[in-house]
Amino acid sequence: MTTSRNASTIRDVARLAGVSVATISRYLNNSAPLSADTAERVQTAMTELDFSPHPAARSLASNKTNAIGLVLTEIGGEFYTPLLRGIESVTSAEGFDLLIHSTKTKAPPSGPIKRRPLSENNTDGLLVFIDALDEVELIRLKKVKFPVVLIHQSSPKGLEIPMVTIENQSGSQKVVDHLIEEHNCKKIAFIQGPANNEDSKGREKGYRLSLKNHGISFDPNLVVIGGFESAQAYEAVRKLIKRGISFDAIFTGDDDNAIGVIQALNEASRRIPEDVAVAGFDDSLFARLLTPPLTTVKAPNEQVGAEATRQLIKLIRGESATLQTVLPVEMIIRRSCGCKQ
Amino acid sequence: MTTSRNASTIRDVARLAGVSVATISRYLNNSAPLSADTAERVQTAMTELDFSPHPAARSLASNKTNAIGLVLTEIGGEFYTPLLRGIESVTSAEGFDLLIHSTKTKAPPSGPIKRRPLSENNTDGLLVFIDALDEVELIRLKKVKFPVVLIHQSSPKGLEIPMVTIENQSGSQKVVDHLIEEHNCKKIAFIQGPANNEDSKGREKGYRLSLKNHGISFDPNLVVIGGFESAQAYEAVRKLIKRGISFDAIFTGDDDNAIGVIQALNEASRRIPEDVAVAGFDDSLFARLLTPPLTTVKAPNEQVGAEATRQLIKLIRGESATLQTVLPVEMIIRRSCGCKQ
DNA sequence: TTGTATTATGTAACCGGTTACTGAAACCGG
DNA sequence: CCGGTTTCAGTAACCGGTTACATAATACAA
Repeated sequence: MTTSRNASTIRDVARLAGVSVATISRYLNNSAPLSADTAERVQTAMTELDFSPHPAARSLASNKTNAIGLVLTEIGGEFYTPLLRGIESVTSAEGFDLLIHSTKTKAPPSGPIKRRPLSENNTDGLLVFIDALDEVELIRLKKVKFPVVLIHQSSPKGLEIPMVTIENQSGSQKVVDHLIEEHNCKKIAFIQGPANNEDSKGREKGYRLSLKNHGISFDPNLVVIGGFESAQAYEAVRKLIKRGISFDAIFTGDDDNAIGVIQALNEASRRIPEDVAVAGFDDSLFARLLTPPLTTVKAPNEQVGAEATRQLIKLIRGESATLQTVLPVEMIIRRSCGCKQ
Repeated sequence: MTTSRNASTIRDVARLAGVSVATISRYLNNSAPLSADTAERVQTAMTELDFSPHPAARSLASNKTNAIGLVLTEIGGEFYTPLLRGIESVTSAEGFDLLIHSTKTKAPPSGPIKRRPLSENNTDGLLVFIDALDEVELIRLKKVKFPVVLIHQSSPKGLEIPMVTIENQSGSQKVVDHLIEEHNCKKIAFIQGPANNEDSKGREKGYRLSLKNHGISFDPNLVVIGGFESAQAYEAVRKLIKRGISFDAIFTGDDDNAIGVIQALNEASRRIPEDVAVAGFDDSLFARLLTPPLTTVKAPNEQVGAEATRQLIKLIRGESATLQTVLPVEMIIRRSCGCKQ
C-alpha cells in the first residue's frame, strides 16, 4: 500500500507565496538572506498549507539523511535501555532521526541485491557498539570519511575513530581498594568477564593495580573466567571452593556474576560478608535487591549514549571530536562488602 | 560534512551491462520478467560495481520508505528491551529499517519549520506504544490511511486500529485463582497499577472475576492504587496495616510493586508466605532474586513486539491485519505464594 | 551621473531511482 | 503468410527537494 500523495510540496508553497521554489528552500535552510517581506509571505504560505518538507527529496538532493544509525550485535542486557535513552535524547534534541540495527539478527532473504542495512546510504553517521562492525567495515568507513563513534570499544590501531567508554579500570581499582583498606581483605578472588571483552580487561587491570599498590602479590589461582552470566560464575566459585583455594573476598566482573557467586557461597555455607566480602560492577537494577544488597560500581550508561551521540554529531557537522572519552563511575557501597552492619 | 558521492548508480550499472536503466530497476524490483541473458549481464554488472540502490532516491520515486517507526512516550522499563528485540528481529528479517522516537524528549529548536519527527514522511507505518500519540494524531493517520498498530493500548472507539497486547485479565485471574485454590487465601489485597493504564485495568478485572468465581465478595478496602513503582506500593501496604485491615495475600499490579510490598511486610514482621502470600505480574528479571522468590505472571514482551511488527507489515503490504491480538501469559510459581516449601 | 559592488530572487539542472508509454521482435492459430 | 498477442526492453517524465548560475534592483563611491 502506498499512502496517497496529498501533502503539499515546496512548489505549492512557492505558488501561494508568489515566489520561486529556490526562495522557499532558502527560507527553510536559512541558506541566504530574504527580505523581511518575502520571509513573512513564505511563512504564511507554509503554515497555510501545513507544509512539511519531504525527507527523501531533501536527502536525495543534499546528500544528507538527517539520521543517525546505531549498530549493535544484540539487543539485550540491562545497560541497553539507559544507553538508548541517552542516545535518543540527544538525537531528538538535535533533530536527527535514530535508526537501530542489530547485526546478529539475520538479514532479509534479499534476493540478488546487496542491501547494507545501516551505512552511509541511509544515515549521516554511525554509533557502533562493541564489535557490531568488523574491522574491515570500519576501515572502509574510515576511508570514505564516514562519521563513526565507537561505544565501549576502542579504535583499531591506526584508524583513530573516536570512542566513548567508562572508567573500568579506576572503578574496579576503587572497589578493590575499598575491600582491602576498609575490610582488610587479603585474598581477593576475581571473576573475570568474557576473555576478549574490553570492559572486562580494564576491570582486571584495576584489580591488579590495586593489589600491587597494597603490596599484595597477584595470585593466578584466584582469577577465574566467568563470562557475563551468573551460571558460569556459580560454577567458577564452586570450583574454587572444591580446589580448597582460600579467599576472603570475591570481586566480580559484573553484577550478573555476583548472583551466581552469592548462590554458590550460600550453598557452601560461607556467610556474606562475614566470611567472604562480595562486590560487583554495573549497579544493575537488582543489585540492591540481592541478599545481602550488593556493593558495586555504577556505570553511567545513559551519559555514555548521550556523549557518544554528541561526539558523532560533531563529526557530522565537520567539527573534530574527542578521540577518547572516558566517563567516571561511582562506587556504590552496600552490605555485601561488609559496610553498614 | 557530506560524504563524497562516489557510489555507483543505476545508470552506471545500465551502461556496464549495456541495457537501459529501466531494465536495472526491473531487475532490482522483480517488477517485470527479464530474459535470462539480460538478467545475468545485469547481475554481473551489479556485483562488479558493488552497486547498492540509494534509499532516498528509491523512496522519493516510489513513495515508500522501507522503514518502520516506533513511537513511545519514554524509553525505559524492563519490558522495553525485549519488546524492542522482538520488533527489531522482524523488521530486520523483512528488510525494513527501524526508526525510534520518544515523544517525551523535547523537540529540536526547529525554527519556523514544523518537522513531524516520525510520520508518513519518513516511515511506511508506525508502531505506537501506550499513549505515545494522542487521539487527534491517530485520527489524522487513520484518515490518510497510514498503517498503524497499537501496542498495549486499544484503539480509540470507531478507529479500528489493530492492536497487540497480552492476556492481562486471564493472567491475573489465574494467579488469584491459584492463591485461593492452592493456598486457601480469602482476603486478597490488590495493589493496582496506574489508574488509567489499560494493562492495570485488565489485571483488576481478572482479580475481581476470580473472587466472584470463588464466591468471595469484593472488598474495596483491599484495593489500593500503587502506580507501577515500589515506593507507592510500600506506602500502600503500610497504610493497609496501619488501618488494621486484615489480609492473607497481596496481589500486585506489577513486580516493581512487589518490591515495596515485601519491604513493608518485612518491616511489619509479617512473614511471607506464611502470614501473607505475595504474587506479582511481569516476571521481571529480579523476580526470582527477591526473598522469597516472587510468584508472578510472565509477559511475552518479545513476542508482543514481533507480532505487532508482523501485523504492521501486513498493513503496509495492503493485506488486512487482526484487529485484536492478545498473547497468552504464563504463571510462574515460586515461593512467595507458599508453593515449594 | 555613471560604473560597480551588493543584495534579493528566479531559472533550471540535478540528485538516483521508478514507471507509464511505446515499440520491436517473437510467437501463434488459421 | 498474415493479423493479433505476448514478451522484452528503451525513452523520458517524474518524485520533491537543493543549488550553481544568471539577473534585476538597489546602494554606494567617485
